[in-house]
Amino acid sequence: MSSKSTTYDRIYEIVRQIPKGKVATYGQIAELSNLAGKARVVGYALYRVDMKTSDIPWQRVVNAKGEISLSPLRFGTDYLQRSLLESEGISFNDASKIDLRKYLWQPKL
DNA sequence: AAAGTGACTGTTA
DNA sequence: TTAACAGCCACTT
Repeated sequence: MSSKSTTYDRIYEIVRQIPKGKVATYGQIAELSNLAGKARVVGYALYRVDMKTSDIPWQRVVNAKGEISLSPLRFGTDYLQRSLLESEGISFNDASKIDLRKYLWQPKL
């Protein structure tokens, strides 16, 4: 089954590059995927990922505020994402936010 | 083919 | 400081 490289594939490639113990924002992923300003597309791409079986570290992508963003439909999985991140060494503050100054992924050029 | 949907973000008040 | 609004595009139906 041949499949062309789609926008989503490119997004997934980037997400796979996020190292353990770091997080990236949707906007950041968008930029690295040549989709600057289209963070929503990134969110949609990750929404399509099967959290149970995919090898994509989807849990390392958070919103610009350093918080976990999930659809109301996925309500409850936020706990899973947080759990996964904490097991990677990332901590949350009292407001359930991540300190991006400390954990934000800074890809090298 | 057109309209709807969506894990977002930056600006404005 | 937080809250609300509009803009952005790819994918699905």
